[in-house]
Amino acid sequence: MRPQKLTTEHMLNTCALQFKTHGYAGTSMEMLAQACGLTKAAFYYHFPNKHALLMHVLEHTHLYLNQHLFAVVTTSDQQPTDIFQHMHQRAVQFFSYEVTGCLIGIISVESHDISNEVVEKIQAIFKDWQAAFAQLFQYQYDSEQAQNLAKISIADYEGAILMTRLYDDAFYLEQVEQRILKLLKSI
Amino acid sequence: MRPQKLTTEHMLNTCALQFKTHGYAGTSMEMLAQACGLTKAAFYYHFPNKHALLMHVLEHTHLYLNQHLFAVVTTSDQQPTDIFQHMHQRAVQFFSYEVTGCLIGIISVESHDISNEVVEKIQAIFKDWQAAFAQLFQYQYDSEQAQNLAKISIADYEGAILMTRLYDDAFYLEQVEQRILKLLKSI
Amino acid sequence: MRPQKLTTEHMLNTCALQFKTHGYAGTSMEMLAQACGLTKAAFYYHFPNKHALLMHVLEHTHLYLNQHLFAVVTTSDQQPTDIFQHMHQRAVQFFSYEVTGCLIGIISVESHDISNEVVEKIQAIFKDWQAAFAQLFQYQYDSEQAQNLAKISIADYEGAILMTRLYDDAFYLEQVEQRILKLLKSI
Amino acid sequence: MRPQKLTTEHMLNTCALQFKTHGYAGTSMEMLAQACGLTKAAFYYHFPNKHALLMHVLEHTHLYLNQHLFAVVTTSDQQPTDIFQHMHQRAVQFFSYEVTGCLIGIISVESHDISNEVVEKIQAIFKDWQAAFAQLFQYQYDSEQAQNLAKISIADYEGAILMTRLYDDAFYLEQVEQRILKLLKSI
DNA sequence: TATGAATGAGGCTTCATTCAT
DNA sequence: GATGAATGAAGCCTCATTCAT
Repeated sequence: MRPQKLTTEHMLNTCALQFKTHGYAGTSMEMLAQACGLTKAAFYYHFPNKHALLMHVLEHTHLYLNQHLFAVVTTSDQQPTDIFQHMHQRAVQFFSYEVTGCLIGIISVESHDISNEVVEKIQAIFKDWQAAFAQLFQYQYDSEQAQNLAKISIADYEGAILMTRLYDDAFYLEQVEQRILKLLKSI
Repeated sequence: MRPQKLTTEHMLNTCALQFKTHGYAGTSMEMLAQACGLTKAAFYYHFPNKHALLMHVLEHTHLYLNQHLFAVVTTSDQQPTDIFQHMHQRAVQFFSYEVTGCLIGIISVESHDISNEVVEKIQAIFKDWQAAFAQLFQYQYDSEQAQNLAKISIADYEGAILMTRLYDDAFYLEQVEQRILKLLKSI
Repeated sequence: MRPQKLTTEHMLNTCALQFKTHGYAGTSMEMLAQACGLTKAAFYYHFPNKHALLMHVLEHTHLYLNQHLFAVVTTSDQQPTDIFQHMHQRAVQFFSYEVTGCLIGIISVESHDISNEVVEKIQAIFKDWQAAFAQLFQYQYDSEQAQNLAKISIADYEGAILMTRLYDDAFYLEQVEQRILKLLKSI
Repeated sequence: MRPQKLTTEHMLNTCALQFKTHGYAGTSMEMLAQACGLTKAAFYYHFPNKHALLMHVLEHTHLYLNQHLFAVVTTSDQQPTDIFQHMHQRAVQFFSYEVTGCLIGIISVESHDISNEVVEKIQAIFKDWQAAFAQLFQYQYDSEQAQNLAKISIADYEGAILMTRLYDDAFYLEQVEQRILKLLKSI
């Protein structure tokens, strides 16, 4: 049923927010269940365990990012700078939803304590983000340079939201935007 | 009483490593005590509770950074670029001790869930780091610009170690070094 | 309605196997439902609760044993030894179905923790088995002796399958067969 | 400390009784803790988990049986029949402590669902019991016959206590005693 | 200083059962 | 007949903390 699909998606979004807010160890199944408006036992009807839930959340977030953030790069025929600004705006939206922070970056910090599966999923998500950026940079730079700039850009974003979360200061993400824009305009 | 001092310092270093490795929620008092070679009860003789311990660890780390990392800027009469390279090398050391990561950045992620005291301590540490950087940049930039570049630099470092922790790739920190060097050399 | 009857019988056999394999406490309604190819909720349509299900399973097994194992004694005009060997073969079949063990013996162990009703049902089944054996022994022994030998024989069987379940060694049941045969031949 | 040793032994005895009474799946950590007069958490201070506790209980019981039941065979210079009667009396004591049943036999039923470690421990205990019986039978029978009679005797005991538990009838164990005595006296 | 032992609360998970559809 | 979904209780285990010794 359609309403069911929506409900599961809603639960995954709700759980993503909890994990983004409190981290993996800091989020209890009780918190997740309550955030979804369910009892703990009802929640377990939908997800077999905390680890599997996290994997679902990451998978769901990966899909979302692929479709709404990374895909901006391919589904548009605008200028690289325009495409980027669109992407940046989407990224900021993603980072700002309810609580400031990047779910992927936050889970990455704990990933080695969770499982290799989580480490690999996080890496896969960042790789896709990197590929999107690399494509943008390839207009102006050779392939290797584009990959490197993409890696740097993602690190920059992660550093920026980490600081934004701490200081609630828009400066950091604005700077990242300016810096990347400059790279895309140069030459 | 000197060996006692050393022992407490050693304990704080050991605990810092545990927190850096597993985060605050992911580190139990049992793990901390065992890492220090103590029973839980003996451990509680030294620290009244987990929160106070974290504050001690942060205070101790703050002191260490002030003395060994940030002070490089004032206790040297070298060129800004040389000073920075010295500082960078110290930073990399700090990030690389036993496990890749920045204790301050990692705790910052959880800080809002712990206490305002922790948030403020983390902010204070970053402020001192920022001040150190600002001083470096003040050779070439006006005060506001220097502050901004300092803020950016710290965010860059945090983003870089986050990615380094995930990929174990020296590239990220090297890029941060190059970027800052470039800023210090420009004009 | 005949296929329904068959289906219920099939479910009871399936549940009997689960109980024989994992015991009462060790078998969940989920396991039982799944083994029957039903959802838990559908399963509850057929049986009101776990205890009632066990009673049905025991009743069903009782009927089966009365008809297929104990009745051998009355529906045959062969020699006692031939009758017994037939019965023994049926018993071994019963004990060997899918998993080695005697459902009655296994449930008997937990019966005091379940309910008096179960204790009594188990006793009733054993009594019928005992009666069958007693009838065999009555060819050669007086009534009291026959009852006693019957009691012993059943205990022997239970001890033998317990060991067979642990060691998967045919020796134990073979010895029980030989011992009883000897009793039936003696004089 | 000596009182500590006694306390641990007392706990193991208490837990053995719980397991003998309710089986493994049927005994909760709460029940075990309460039987020992401890809270659940305090109980976990002494044993890391339910499985390890069971292994301790089995090890402790194994030791006890080796010393108090099986050793009767070697530490005595009496007639085989006298030795056996001493052993039988000890066995009955073991089976009768507080609740009728054989811990080893009861756990054996669930052992395949617990772990291979438990299966092997149960087998090891039975093997030692078998060895003790074999030694008794070796006075009158060749080695292979002695081993076989030992295997049968143990199965007989297990069958007998299973029935005793169900009917609370001394008959079964008395019969086992008589049968083995007869074997030891024959020729 | 140190430790063995304890505790109440909470965390993850499963259970038997129910109920609306 | 069957199912998806829910629930309160319970089961296993860990946590931060305390205290007598």
